[in-house]
Amino acid sequence: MKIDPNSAADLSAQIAKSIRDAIISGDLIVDQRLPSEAELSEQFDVSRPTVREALKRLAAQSLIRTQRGATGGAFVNRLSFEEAYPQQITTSTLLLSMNAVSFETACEARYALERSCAPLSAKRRSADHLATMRAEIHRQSQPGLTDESFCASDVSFHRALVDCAQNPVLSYQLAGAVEAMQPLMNMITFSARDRAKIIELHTQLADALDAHDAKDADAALAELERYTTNLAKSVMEKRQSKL
Amino acid sequence: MKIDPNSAADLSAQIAKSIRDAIISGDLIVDQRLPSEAELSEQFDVSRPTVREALKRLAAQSLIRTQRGATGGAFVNRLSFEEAYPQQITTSTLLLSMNAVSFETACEARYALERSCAPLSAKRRSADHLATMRAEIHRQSQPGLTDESFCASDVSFHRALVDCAQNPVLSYQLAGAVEAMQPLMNMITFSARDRAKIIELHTQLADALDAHDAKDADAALAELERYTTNLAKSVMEKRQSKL
DNA sequence: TGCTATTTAAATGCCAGACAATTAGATTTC
DNA sequence: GAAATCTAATTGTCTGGCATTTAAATAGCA
Repeated sequence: MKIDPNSAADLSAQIAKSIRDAIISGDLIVDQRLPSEAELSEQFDVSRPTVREALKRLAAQSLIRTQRGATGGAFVNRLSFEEAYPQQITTSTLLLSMNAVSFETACEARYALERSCAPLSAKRRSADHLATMRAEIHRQSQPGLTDESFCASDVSFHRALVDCAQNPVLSYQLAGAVEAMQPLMNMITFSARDRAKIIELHTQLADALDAHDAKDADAALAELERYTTNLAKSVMEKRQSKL
Repeated sequence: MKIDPNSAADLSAQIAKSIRDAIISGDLIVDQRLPSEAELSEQFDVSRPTVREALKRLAAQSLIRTQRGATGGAFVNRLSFEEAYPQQITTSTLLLSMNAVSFETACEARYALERSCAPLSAKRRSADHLATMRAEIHRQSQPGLTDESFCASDVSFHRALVDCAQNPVLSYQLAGAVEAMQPLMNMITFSARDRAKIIELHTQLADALDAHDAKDADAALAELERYTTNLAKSVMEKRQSKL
């Protein structure tokens, strides 16, 4: 293999790209062992530390895993949904916090996405998922719950709603949108009245899924979006007037 | 800072995590300069190559960027949507190809998500986006177009549809779902009749957005999903019978 | 003084060589 | 034949060094 020494990019970045492309194109298949670091450094005509930097880049993206020992080495990793979740959530969270995305925009995206899987969730909800949702509703109604715990439970509730659709691709894509909202939601103070209203809508939603009623589920989500957006707006206004 | 030398994880992974956490928590803010590699290796009590491996991991996630020279170093990177897109797409593509996700499941997710932004797209579509969509429709009707080019144009068309919603969070989340479908779509052969039908539905969709008609746009997408799913099913069956 | 060229220092990029730790398999021993 | 030991391969880490890049400090000059 050849690497362009005149390229602007680091050698380790070029090597990582070369291997990454081989994985994406299927030249390297899952569980296949890469050449050893020593062999790679010969093939690419670079030193071992440079090869190692490249491999660490790939490891950071969960594209490879490494094992020590006699039969060890770097292996193409089967990227699982479980592994991809946290990365997706981290990236989504940072995107929101670093780019001054308004609460409204994030909320709009989140509810648009959630409403997209509501019909599927209504059709396929299992007793298990419903139980999770009911349990979260119950937790949310506990007195003395901190705002943070309330938000965390809210996230769990909505993730259960998404998982109801029994579509791993949907669950993956939505994990970011739902979880990344949590830091934004944490900026809101929920009065007892707010909580009661939210719990009421959550109950309506769970009931709708229970009854396989997609239309009612959608209505509950729409109302939840409206309520949450207004709540955030009033909080922002109060904060403005205080300045 | 301290690193647990007895941990199962690599030192470079631990150091990367430590810095990553500092970025996520806000201890390190955008554009802030990290200590130099020499300083970091002192702080963490490891060698410079180990620090470098950690930094490369972070660079692979676009969390930092590095500059050479006198005032150079590693800086916390503002994660932009533009940077996050390709990573999201790569991950989504690999998830589909490595996990034997059925065409049906992926297609269901894709259209559920697209339909979620159809109402917003109908409301906010700009002349620019509409022009892009019309141009792609025109390209799709060119005779002699390869199946691959047809699929590529299809992806561009659908991305324009998503971008219509003018919500960067939605665009980001859906980029993965839409683009990752392309390799799966490429396995299908589109007859002239298939293409005509798809182009008809694309036109119906563009017309609906033009008229701010969310209901009609949704109908077109629903029909497109039905048609695509059936098409894939018949292709799979033919392939089965050939064996 | 003010501009230009040069030097300098700090930082990352890269390399060579070595040793430690881990692990599977081969070998030896009982 | 089973258990213990040895061996070889591989990754993990360290030391020390040189090359390259870049901005700022310095020197030279008009």
